[in-house]
Amino acid sequence: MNTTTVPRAANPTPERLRIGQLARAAGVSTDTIRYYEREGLLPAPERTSSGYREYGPGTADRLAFIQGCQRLGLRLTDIGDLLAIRDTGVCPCEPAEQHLRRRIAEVDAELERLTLLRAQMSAMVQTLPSDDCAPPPGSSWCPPHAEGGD
Amino acid sequence: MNTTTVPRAANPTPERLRIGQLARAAGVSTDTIRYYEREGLLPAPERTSSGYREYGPGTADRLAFIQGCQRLGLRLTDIGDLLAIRDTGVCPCEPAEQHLRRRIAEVDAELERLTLLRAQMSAMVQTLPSDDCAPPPGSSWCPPHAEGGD
DNA sequence: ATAAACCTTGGACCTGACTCCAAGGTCAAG
DNA sequence: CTTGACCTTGGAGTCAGGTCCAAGGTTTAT
Repeated sequence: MNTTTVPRAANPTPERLRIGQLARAAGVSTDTIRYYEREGLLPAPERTSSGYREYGPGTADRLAFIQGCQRLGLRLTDIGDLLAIRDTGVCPCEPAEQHLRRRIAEVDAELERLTLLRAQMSAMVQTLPSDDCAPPPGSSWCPPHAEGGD
Repeated sequence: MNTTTVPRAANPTPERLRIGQLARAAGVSTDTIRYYEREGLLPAPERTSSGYREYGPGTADRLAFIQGCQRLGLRLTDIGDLLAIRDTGVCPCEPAEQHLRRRIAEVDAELERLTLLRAQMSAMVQTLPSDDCAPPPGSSWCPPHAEGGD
């Protein structure tokens, strides 16, 4: 049974998706897709005569790209930059590399911070369960002192 | 009415701070202090006859405690729990330890995630600056594939 | 006396990335 | 024809942790 009515054309390009199908394919919500469109991360797709969005097969790829960048910790605005570059066909390496290097530096800083934090917390959790824990009134028991510099 | 002014002379408890002084002492904004009060992290302080907030010396300590907890990555609601416990004089070690252990687990997870991420980004940034960078149309160049499981 | 600095309140606004909703239009099936 | 799934829009709400503001009252210094 060939499908009776694909609205307009038969199917020269069978992979025209509606928003819900795209959403399922990409693992995001339709709201998210419309949100990305509003934010400029997805171009406004073609519409059927009744106004439904129709996406080409490349869109799932684009969404996967967005999700990949998100996994790298990039914000949507940065991802938008990258997408714009990708769209214009300009060599994306330079800007991408800059984004990436900046982000690596951020990750390094965060790693350092968290490592220190973990050490402090470990120390705290070891000093905590003394049998008599008398909270000295008016003084902080737990938090680390920021005296030495932070 | 004693000599028309300056209540700060002849004070039994000299360390009654107004909100601005407390803010400066603690390194936060007056808005933040009022916000903490609204959120229940700081008790409503006494007021002067004209309505100004007057804080005792322990309040700076309390703010330092909050900041310490924040540095540990606790959210204000959790900090509020801890403060409530501290205020009631109940031994805070058990709940604090739970908070802390939970948070340590989170930090560990985040460390692992970031470490992996950093490796991926490093790899990416090394493969990027090939002299010919031709972005294959319709395919993602940069982001890591999520195929195998994530 | 007057200016500067401080305080009060309530409420609006900010970032980031969505999520939810209502009211209504469209489409394929039974 | 009716049901139900799907789609449209605009707008509001969410979470966290605040920040900013205006209009007005209070203190302190000169």
